[in-house]
Amino acid sequence: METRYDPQAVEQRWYDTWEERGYFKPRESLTGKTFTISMPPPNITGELHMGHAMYTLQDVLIRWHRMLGDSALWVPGTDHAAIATQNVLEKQLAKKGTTKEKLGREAWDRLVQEWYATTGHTILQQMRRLGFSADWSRNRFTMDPRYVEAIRYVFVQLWKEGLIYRGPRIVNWCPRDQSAISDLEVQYEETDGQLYYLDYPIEGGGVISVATARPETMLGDTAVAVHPDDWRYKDLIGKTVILPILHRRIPIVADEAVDREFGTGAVKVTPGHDVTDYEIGERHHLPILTILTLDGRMNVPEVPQLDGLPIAKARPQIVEMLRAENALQKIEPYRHNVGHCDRCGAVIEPMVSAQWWVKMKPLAGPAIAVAEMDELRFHPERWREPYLSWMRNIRDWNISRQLWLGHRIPVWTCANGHAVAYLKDPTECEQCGNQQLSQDPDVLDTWFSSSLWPFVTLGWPEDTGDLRRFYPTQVLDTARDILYLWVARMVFLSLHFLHVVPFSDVLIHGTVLAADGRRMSKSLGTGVDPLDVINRYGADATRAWCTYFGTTGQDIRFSEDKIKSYQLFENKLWNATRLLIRKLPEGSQPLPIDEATLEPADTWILGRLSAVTRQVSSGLERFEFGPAIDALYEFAWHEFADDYLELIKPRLGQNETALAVAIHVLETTLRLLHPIMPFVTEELWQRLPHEGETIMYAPWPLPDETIEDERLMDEMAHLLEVVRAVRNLRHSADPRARRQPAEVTSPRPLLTQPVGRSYLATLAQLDLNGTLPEGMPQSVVVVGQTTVRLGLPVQAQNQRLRAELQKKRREIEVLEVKLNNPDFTGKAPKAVVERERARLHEAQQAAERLSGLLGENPEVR
RNA sequence: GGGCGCAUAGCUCAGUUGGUACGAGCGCUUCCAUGACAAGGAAGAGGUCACAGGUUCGACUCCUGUUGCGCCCACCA
Repeated sequence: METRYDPQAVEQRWYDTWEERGYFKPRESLTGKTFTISMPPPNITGELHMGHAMYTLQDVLIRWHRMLGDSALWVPGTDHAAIATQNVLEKQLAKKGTTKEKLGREAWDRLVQEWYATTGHTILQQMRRLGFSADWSRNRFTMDPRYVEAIRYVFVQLWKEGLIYRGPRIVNWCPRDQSAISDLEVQYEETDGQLYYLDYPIEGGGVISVATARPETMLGDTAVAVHPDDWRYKDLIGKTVILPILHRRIPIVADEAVDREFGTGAVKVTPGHDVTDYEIGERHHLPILTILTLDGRMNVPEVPQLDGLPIAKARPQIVEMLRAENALQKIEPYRHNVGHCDRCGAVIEPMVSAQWWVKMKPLAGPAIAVAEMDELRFHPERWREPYLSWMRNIRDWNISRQLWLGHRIPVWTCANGHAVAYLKDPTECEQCGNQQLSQDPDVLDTWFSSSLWPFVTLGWPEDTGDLRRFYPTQVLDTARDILYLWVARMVFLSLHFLHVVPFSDVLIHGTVLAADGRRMSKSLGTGVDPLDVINRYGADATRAWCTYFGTTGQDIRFSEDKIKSYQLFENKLWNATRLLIRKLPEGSQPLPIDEATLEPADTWILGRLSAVTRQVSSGLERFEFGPAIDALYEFAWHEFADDYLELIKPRLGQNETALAVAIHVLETTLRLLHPIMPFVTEELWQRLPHEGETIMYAPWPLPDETIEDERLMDEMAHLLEVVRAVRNLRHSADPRARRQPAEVTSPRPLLTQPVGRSYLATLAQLDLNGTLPEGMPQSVVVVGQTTVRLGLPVQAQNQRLRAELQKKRREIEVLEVKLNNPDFTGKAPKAVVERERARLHEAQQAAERLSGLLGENPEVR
């Protein structure tokens, strides 16, 4: 074996073996339980980013449950991501100087199919590099024929139940994509703009001033609104205003939505292009005028010089026209929120348009109830409230998009105007038999299809074996940005169609940020490719990093140092293994441990192993992965390698017990670590004596409380503390005098028994059996009740002792004040008071011994 | 306008029910080519836990407020 572990030489080989042998498929359950996770399907818009590496958390859970003996299934797949993919493809076309319109529908569809075939594959390969143990044989795509059938089924059912309707409403319109998008897909950004104060003349004299950030929309005004209780405008309510430029007569209405404090307290009402105004318009039955085209140009034939201009060009012209009519009072700088399309960045225009909607109120009720009753839990728990409040304030869901990519809405209308949703493409109208049918041109919101993911991937609506066996799933892990967009919708659709929650625990992992704290994004150049990271540090180290930070609930700055430290950890495990296996003949069977021959150090490490086992299990159970890997790192590196292996080195040649214990502890540690770092653990496990053909199916370790001896732990801790103090002392002494005899005076058993003395000798490299020569200068160190003398001349010996004594005295003082306070002794728990008393006692003893030593050593003074 | 999160060692971050700040990684100081590992070992230095009040015998931890970052929701044009 080399002295260094090389992940690149190991990882791919093991992954291929696992996959060939079918280890990722669920096996028979040993516990009677199944454990299922539905992988959030990555968009096939390209390649994975560090956010996808966080799916490691899912693999940790899956691998852990597989070892527990559950029938564990991780269902992978990809999402066609209608709008996102369309954007990517359109950009590619633009680079070639063409557009989808020039290409035509058929060529476009071919292009889409090619894209699916190639990128889907890339993503799956990347996930393999991460070591994901998903069952690839069950891989699904949201465009699979059976998936399409399921979507149709859901649509038709909802249609039949009257939960789907079509109608004109104001929607967020993306002029670039020329499609409606949902509220959740609008990104607001603070933008510096201007606030224009316009004077609208009132019929019969006077003017009313209104403020607007979008003066061009005044052409679509159909009213002016004021607050009903606003004394300034009370007399104007019901009067008529003459709209400048067009000279249209529009009413002044009173509406509570108006904010008296803002601007002039009077607002122009443009129901066709503003959400609030649309609602005011509904309340006052105002006409809706559409003055923009779908691609964001002015649509005002009555003003020829403006008609057809893009908004940005029309605005200054309108301002000029208003100024000419003396209708422009002033312009102020104004900072406000402007909505942008999540996917393409274009400025969103509210538009009235006919769209398909799902009635949400009936669906939301059960989705609220399950969270309230804790059938649906969130980790961290604080995500429960945002989920609930979103569900409680939910609005109808716009499920139609005007895109070229996606699932077509399965509604056909006949020549007689009968619109019906069909499961299968119809040849004649269900209602009148008419054969002139045309399908609705719109496609479905991507989230409509992906919200069926956990159950459709298992075969629903067919009653499949997989569905019965693996549904509902247990855990859903995702980033917080799709909590409403996706998670919430899976919940209500599963409850509606399958009457169960799709998963019982929602794990929200942190978002990976760039090292400087900015968002990772390709356009900012802050993105990090997980494959790069894997190529440099290996998949295990990358996974360990994800695991450590993933479940803290905080966002995570990308930090290579920490990833690198896990690679060093692998190296530590590698070398510990190397040390042990060279003491063994090739192909050894696991060595039995003869309990009768255990020495204190052996019992200690076995006890610590048991405690760590418990810690790791409980961390995984509570979705607190960070503490779990931390405990393993600390234990394996420091307690096992630094302390235990060093302790037993003198015994390794002669004594089988030490070797057997060491191998057992290492092998168990590898099993505990396997869900997080699958490759290095498999590689080392295979080299150690083991039972079974893969660590993936090795049993999950259980703690053994009977071997955990608290007094022994305490003794060892003290022993190690003494050793540290001795080394410290030696460190400050003359290096040439390293090996010197020593005397230890201690009431602690491990230090007074020969066996304890030998450990100390090993660790501190001191000859404890030697006696100090008469009159030799001595160094003295006091640790609790133990005193160690070394035959080392140490400068400023008494100065050091005096400093220590000072420290002890301060401690004693603080403790005495505390213990003399009757409030403390009376009110604090007994155990706490006792502990403080013990501390005081120990400090007093140490102080006494220190002052004694100062008295007896005049020659070093 | 509401809500949430974060401010702890030079840097990046842990810290589970209030009881000596147990800290980790990187960095820093000193020593060590000793037969697992120099991608290592050993010993160290480094903290008024953002600030101000309050509750408590005791607060990094609970409450109130302040400041600075970040995020979410919302129809102030």
